[in-house]
Amino acid sequence: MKSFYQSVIFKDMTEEEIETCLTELRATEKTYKKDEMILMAGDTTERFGLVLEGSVTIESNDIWGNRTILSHVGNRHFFAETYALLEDETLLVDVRANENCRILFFRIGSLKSLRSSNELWAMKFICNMLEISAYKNVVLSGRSFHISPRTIRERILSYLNTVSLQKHSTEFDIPFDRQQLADYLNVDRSALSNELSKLQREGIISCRKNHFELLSH
Amino acid sequence: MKSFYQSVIFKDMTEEEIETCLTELRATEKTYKKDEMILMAGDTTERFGLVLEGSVTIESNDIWGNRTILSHVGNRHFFAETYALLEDETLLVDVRANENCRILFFRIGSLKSLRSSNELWAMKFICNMLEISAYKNVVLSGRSFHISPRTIRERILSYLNTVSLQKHSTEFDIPFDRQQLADYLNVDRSALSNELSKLQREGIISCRKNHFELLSH
DNA sequence: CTCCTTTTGTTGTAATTACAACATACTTAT
DNA sequence: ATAAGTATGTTGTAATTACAACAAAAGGAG
Repeated sequence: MKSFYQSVIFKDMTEEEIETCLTELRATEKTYKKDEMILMAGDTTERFGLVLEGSVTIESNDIWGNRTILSHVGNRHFFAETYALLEDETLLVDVRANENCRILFFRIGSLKSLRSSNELWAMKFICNMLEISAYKNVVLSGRSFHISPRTIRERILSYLNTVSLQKHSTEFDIPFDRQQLADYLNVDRSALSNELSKLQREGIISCRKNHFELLSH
Repeated sequence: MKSFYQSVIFKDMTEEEIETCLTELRATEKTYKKDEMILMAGDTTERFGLVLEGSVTIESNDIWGNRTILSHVGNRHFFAETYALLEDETLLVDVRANENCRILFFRIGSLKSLRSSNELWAMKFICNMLEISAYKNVVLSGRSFHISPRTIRERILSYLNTVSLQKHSTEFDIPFDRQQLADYLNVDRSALSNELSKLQREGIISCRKNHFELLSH
């Protein structure tokens, strides 16, 4: 049993089911040298990649030459699965080899072929994809919601309110230090600290390090 | 055949398959009076709703009393499907009846039950959910990417660059007027107009109403 | 064409933020 | 316990933005 069988994308699938899956989706391995382009913005793709060795970066390069690194994808993690599911969606990012790497590609090519299959491996695989996609959705919409307000104060309160809902308590720890919270909310760290101080002085919250309490008074 | 059979969630399913689906997911109808709460932030849910009549609003209410209306869900559209798929995820928003309405609820209660089914209706239904979820993902990550930069200029350029990729051209129309673009990028309309003027004066772009051209040098 | 409405562009000002530089508190290793 | 390193808080300034008020342009109805 190969190590990538443990990827969440194969969760609760037997070895046999995984192997059927690999065959049916015509999984093929490919190697890339450091800095080589794997997928290019502007293209579409019917394949998604699972990293077997090394790592890749997801980056955005605009026509004026600005580069932004959006994320890293390491061992047993995958990329471009959303675009493979939606064959016609244009990739908006480049995928590039961050070091020499080995990638396993799966052809999904929209769901047309799979949707008429009534085999168990297919059902499990799609369910796994759906769970991954749904979870990504929660993360993305959460962040989108928290960086929508225009002031630092509103972003903080929006974020703290949702954590409070998740923890079912007005007192809780957050999983970020100041710098990480600032990055998450897309604001300057010192401005964040400053606003947290103000919120405390005004009696709206109370916090110490990553422990927070909401005071609705 | 009832009109809600045409919802995208039942795409390419026969009437018979849809009816099996309704039975298996124990679909039940419920009516709500205007302003009545349908789902509450902080709860979890194993059901998602399809609007049969009237409309609902998705809103956020924090403990300090601030209300934000996030979206409207009208006829044949649905809500909370992501939370129903991920049973344990806490709802971060309230769902409230915007007017008297009729809702059809489907019990998904995570994918556990469905993942071991090998019937065609289930496969089609899950594929539809996956497609919807994947598409939502593209929309959300696009927006998240465009509002991440801190200056209006960078947001504009980020947005225009992706549209250019999608249209495979440096000249294109955008589907927004100024106010809508400002809302999408989370900036003030007049500040947006102003920045567009500057970008034109500097020869970086050229635009007239919703027609844009990117000038790479 | 003319009046009216809507959209878009412009400008000045107040508010907010980023940024830099520094002070303080907290950790960790020795 | 001390020293070095890291995280957090504070402050002042320059840059950016929101906001309001208005001007100009575009579109529609009669």
